[in-house]
Amino acid sequence: MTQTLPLDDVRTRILHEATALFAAKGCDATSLSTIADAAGITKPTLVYHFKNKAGLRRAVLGQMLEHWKNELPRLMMAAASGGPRLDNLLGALFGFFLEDRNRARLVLREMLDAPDNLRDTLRDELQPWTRLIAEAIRTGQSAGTLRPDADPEAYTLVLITTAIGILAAGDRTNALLAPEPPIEAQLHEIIRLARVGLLPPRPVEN
Amino acid sequence: MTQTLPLDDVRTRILHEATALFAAKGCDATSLSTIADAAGITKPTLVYHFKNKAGLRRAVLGQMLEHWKNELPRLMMAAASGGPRLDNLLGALFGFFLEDRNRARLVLREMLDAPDNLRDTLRDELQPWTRLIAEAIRTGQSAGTLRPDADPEAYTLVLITTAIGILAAGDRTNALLAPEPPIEAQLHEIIRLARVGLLPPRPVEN
DNA sequence: GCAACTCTCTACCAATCGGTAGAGACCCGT
DNA sequence: ACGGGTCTCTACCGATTGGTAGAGAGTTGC
Repeated sequence: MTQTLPLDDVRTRILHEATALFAAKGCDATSLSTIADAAGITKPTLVYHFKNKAGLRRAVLGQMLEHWKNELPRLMMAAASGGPRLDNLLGALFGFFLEDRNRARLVLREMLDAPDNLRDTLRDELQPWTRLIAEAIRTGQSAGTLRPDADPEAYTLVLITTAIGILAAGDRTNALLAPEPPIEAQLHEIIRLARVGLLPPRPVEN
Repeated sequence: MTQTLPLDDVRTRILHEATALFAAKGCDATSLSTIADAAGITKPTLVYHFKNKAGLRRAVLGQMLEHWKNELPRLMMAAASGGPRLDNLLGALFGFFLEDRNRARLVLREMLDAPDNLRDTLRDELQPWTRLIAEAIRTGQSAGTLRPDADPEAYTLVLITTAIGILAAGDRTNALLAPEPPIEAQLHEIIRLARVGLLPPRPVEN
């Protein structure tokens, strides 16, 4: 449906440029002709492929949604628990948004610009899988292998929000400190907080 | 300079409405006439007070900058250390952005829309004070009262970013989980992570 | 009474926006 | 060779944008 062979060249080029521009300046502040120019085509060609601006926006976001609709089931089905499972999930989260940090900025913008639409999408498409994370935490807590004072739902959500926030803006706020902590140090710190906040206090050494 | 007596009524009303609208829809997506309507005046009157859209934007952000330029020195001069000091700082951070969550959204938007301008502002106006936080952490680590595995700069920045992110969008992403964790639970979890990530593992009970 | 200043308005402007009309170019099966 | 589909273009549209011109109302100092 979304991918047929002969026309995809232009389509994906548009999608790529639109993603970058939407992330950088916002959807409302980016004109269709700017996107068309960046993709090396004209505005009517862009409209031909995506009907209108809302359609283009939907397609840009749909791209990302599609990824997680495939990735989350894969991750949650994989057999693992405790520390390794936490590492897997955080690795997938960081990996995806680190691969192209515009993705994080795009999600953040959607949180601000279209909260209702985002809420519905997240609940309908992703929640069946993300809630399994909180469920797994609760199981670990009952088994005594995870800290009992963590709030499974809040913990999960805070970590996701933090990861996206840092990857979207971590190099735009670090001028608050000196020496400026690089993104890598910030990600390392998130992982550290995630571990000490969930895993039992025993192996606290390293 | 920013406040004289007779003309402030209209000015502050404009500023108030602009803050809300910029936070909700973004600066680029908000027209001057929309703001003027909300403030009960006409567009030329708005332009008379703020010269142009960029001037209005600067004023809206300047408002917030002014607060922290006053608050941070006060907080950092106050005598406290360890847990209580951490509570003071987090309390001030949450308090300010919780009082009007549009403030958090505005800062987040500025991170995305005008990264360079934000970087310069943060470095020149706020960094002299925020770096004291990292410095205090480092002192506590040397004294053995704070966890040695925390990266002071990264820790500080991650917490600030997280707080702003959660307060800006915490009720727009929580549909990812069920039952949806309310903002309060998310803030509680941030505080918990902040404590276990910085304070020594000894009093881990509660 | 009058000039100067502050503040707000109506009326208007060029530029840009998202989107459309419609024609030409290419490729196809027949 | 030809009709139909796919794709791209030039030319254009009405609506909205940020911003200006300039006049009028109210207040102040003299």
